[in-house]
Amino acid sequence: MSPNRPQIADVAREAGVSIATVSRVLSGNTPVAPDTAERVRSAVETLNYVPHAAARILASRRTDTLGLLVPEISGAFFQPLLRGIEAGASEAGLDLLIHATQTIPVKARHHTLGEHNTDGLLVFTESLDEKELSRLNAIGFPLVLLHQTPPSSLNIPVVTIENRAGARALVEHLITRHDRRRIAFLRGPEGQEDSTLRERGYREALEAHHLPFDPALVVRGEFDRMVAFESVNTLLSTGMQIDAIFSGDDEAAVGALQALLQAGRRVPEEIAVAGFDDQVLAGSLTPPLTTVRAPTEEVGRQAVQILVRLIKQEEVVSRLILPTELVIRQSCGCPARL
Amino acid sequence: MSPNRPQIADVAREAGVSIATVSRVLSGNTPVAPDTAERVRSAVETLNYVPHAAARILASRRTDTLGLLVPEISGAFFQPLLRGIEAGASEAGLDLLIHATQTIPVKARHHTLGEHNTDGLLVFTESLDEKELSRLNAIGFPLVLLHQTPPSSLNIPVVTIENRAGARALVEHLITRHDRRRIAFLRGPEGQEDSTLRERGYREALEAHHLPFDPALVVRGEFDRMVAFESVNTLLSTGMQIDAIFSGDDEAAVGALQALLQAGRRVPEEIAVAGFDDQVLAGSLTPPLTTVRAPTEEVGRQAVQILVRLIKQEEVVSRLILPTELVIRQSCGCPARL
DNA sequence: TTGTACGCGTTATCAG
DNA sequence: CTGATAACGCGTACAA
Repeated sequence: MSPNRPQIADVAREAGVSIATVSRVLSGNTPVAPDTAERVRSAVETLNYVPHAAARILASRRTDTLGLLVPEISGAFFQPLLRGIEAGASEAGLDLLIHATQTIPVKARHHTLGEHNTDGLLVFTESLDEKELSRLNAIGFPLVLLHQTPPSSLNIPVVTIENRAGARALVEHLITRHDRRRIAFLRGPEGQEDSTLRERGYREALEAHHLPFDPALVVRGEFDRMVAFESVNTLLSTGMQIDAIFSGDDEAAVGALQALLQAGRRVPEEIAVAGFDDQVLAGSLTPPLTTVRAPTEEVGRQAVQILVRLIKQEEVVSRLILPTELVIRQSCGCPARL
Repeated sequence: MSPNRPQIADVAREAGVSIATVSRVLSGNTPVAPDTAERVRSAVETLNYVPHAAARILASRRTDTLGLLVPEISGAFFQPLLRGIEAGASEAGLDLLIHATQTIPVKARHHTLGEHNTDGLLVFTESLDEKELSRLNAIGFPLVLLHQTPPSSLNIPVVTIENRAGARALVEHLITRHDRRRIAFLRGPEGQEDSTLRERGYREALEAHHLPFDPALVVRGEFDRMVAFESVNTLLSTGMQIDAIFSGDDEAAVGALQALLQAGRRVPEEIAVAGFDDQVLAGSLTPPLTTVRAPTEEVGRQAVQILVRLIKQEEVVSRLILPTELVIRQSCGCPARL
């Protein structure tokens, strides 16, 4: 780094004390005489001394840093998640090291973040393979999973949301309030837990109202605008009869709306549309999107709290499922409120 | 951390070599006999050895990590910026430490990220005070500013966008194509450089077409939906005569659109609206938003490249201004394209 | 090509 | 309350 940064020894000399004393006033966990402390502080000030983090970590065996592994940081879904995590970490006085795994092959993700540079890790769905997960778990490294239930062999806490019930309530709304019977489902990524559970909720709703499940109505959404746009286009062009679309997430719902708009189908009169997540944009769409509110920011905040407890070796719940809530707007056919 | 993590010595013993050799095959900068290297690698594998980052940094005096200081990470504007920076860092084989400064008082931001834990820093507008900036600059620490020209006393490279010309082109479009003459401006945060330059572009456009500048037409937008919503509401309720709104950014434009919708004013017939940035949501608004495209992702990518060169002690440009581009949609009054 | 030994800048322990 | 000194885990001259 830079040539002659001041070190703790320089501060000690300047203040006329030992390095141990300097260390003490800086960390504050050991009492130091007030005037001595003041001398040290002013020496720090005049020398512009900044403790070297690596040396500190090496000696103290703590990093005071949390790690976050997410597929991407720029998606709209991740905004509130990041905000919650940021806030939680900040409140706990911890730094946050973020790694977006999307561009990196799963194999290479192993050691960018781990026991060597963080005190604990927050892992979002699909961001780490099972092998590394179990390695970290085996050495007792604090781990919290987000939106992903761990393999049954591993006892790692999860924080996620109530996907199934939320999806079911939404689809039942479409059925009972708006009398929709041919409801297409834009499913998310294959094997993704949120997606799977939302599909389950969708099927439960159908069953509960004695509607047949038609596999042809389940198409790819991938939580992605473009994919959803294409899928809905195909659906429409094949003449498939539908009167509603339940999109696995709001992002895909945007694509669905665009496809319907382009095809000249009226929403919600002809085809109702609903999403999941209640991203910021949901209320600004045309028509405003009926969806399920996922408390994503809260997920982040809670996950950090659990991770912090884990780091302190305190007891934690092994599974936290935050409630979701139906958000009625106009894309389902409900009237606008004043 | 965990009790008995394997250390380099364990690997050395397991492979029957010295720790120096292990270090060499791991870093790869010094030739090692192929079979020896293989033995080491398999020892690493069986022991699940992961080098301790702090020890490595302390010994090598490099962190291989870039730092990013931004006011917030969850705003829509920052999505492409983060993506560009992530990508750039990843390509350069560097880790990325991100700090959102918004919640932290300016005074306390000093040493969360700096010469002690990164090799260089990317600093977004208003994220660091001048004192810390000059301290870092003084010790020769690599720094790149984003969307913010450095104090003239400091020679720190900047990467930003062509705000003035972009704003001017947009406002001229409103004037010449749509014959608007009472154009309100929703300005961004006081003293923020982007905001200042966009206002300058706005005023230049007015002057160029001999339109009077009316201070009453310049109101607070703060790059924020709610603030813009309130400002436009006030503007409308005071009976101020306007036929267009140029919003300092897309975010504020959303608020403006909502206020206009609620007031029953037709966009663009009665009042045209335009924004700046071309965020992802711009095309999904009603009507689709005419705006200026800011190459935000590219800003991130370029900034990382400059920072990397700086770290390598290579020559760099001191000022990189990326071009902006008018994006015509329908909120200005232009017809939709097929 | 490989091994030895020292240094990196702190914190923690143990005397005083 | 304060000082000396041994870790902390790895990189890297230097020597072999």
